[in-house]
Amino acid sequence: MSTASDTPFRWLTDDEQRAWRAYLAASARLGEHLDRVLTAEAGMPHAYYIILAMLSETPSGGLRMTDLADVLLISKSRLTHAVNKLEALGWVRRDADPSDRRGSVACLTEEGRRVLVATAPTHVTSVVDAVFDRLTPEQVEQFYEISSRILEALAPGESPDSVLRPASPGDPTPATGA
Amino acid sequence: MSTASDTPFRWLTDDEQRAWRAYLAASARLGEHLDRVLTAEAGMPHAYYIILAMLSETPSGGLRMTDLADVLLISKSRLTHAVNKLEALGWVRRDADPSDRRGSVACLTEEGRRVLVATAPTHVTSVVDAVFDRLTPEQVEQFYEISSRILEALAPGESPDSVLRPASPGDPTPATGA
DNA sequence: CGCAATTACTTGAGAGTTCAACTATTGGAG
DNA sequence: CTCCAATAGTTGAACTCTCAAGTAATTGCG
Repeated sequence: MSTASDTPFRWLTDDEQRAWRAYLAASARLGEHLDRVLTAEAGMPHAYYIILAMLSETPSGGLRMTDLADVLLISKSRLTHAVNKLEALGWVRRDADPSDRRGSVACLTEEGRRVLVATAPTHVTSVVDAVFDRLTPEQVEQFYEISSRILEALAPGESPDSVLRPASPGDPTPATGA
Repeated sequence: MSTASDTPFRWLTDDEQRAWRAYLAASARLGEHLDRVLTAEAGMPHAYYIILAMLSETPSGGLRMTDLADVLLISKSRLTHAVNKLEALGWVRRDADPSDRRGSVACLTEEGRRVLVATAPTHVTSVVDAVFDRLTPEQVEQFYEISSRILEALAPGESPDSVLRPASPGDPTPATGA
């Protein structure tokens, strides 16, 4: 087992500390940037955009609340609040689940899909500009590897490739682009 | 100049998309993890820990609000709210700036320093466990490089090495370790 | 079948962040 | 020396997220 620290305590090396501070600054600012771009463009934060994006990648355009929360790796409570807001905006609808009266299915509305499609290019461009146009192909690969290692630590059992992917293997609509 | 997209619009490649989703999941979960560890350990979120850490690395243990906000790359408003809370906890004190009656100097209290010192090992261990014990030295280097590229895009003019470093070149107290 | 344990989801309070004012002070142009 | 623009910092409302607790339907054990 190597989940927790079997190894004795240590501080960060200078190189690690340099990387850590750069990461903290970069990830915080990247998150703010995405939120600002999307709030200006569509009046919603990045977290909500991802919800719409996940729903759009589903064959039916809908997903049980619990399944959606699992794909997004967020709490059900958080998802409830978010879907409340998206429902009020008219971008998501809650359908009853015929097979389980407890459950409800969050569905992308036509309006929601329109907003997503209209917003995606701006959003993707901001990601490309801030991130991918600045990285070499090798760095993109390392970006994935490093993120996957961290994810292994914090979401053990979650394959890095299935996370944020509703219909795990084989994408239905790659149209979202991010 | 290559700040914005001179290049025509494009979606993400499959590799980029894979990296992006892994990053989104990893950074979100890492942030939650750090907040949970620190909230359990010291009753404060990670953002507040960093404030204490920055103050502790200053020769005097204090910094003007504006300078502190600049080092942390956060808004003055956010800092005001945070320092209000930290002051209420007794971990930070606001001193008057003798040279400018508008300004105030946020200072680490003795109690604040104690909390920081007591909390640091747990916090650093959580970072080591979740991140650095899982990366090769080359990946640590790439982690820094990638973060720096992103930071260049979003905080142009900010050297990746001066960010989150109060007394820019030559650290006074490396005791915080992260 | 009957009821306890589990699962699905919601609720509401508390905390942190953002954004757009707003106050107080300083500095520089004329 | 007088003002006015810029700077330092604060305020409060709106929003999102977390956490603990609650409701409702389902499962499965005896």
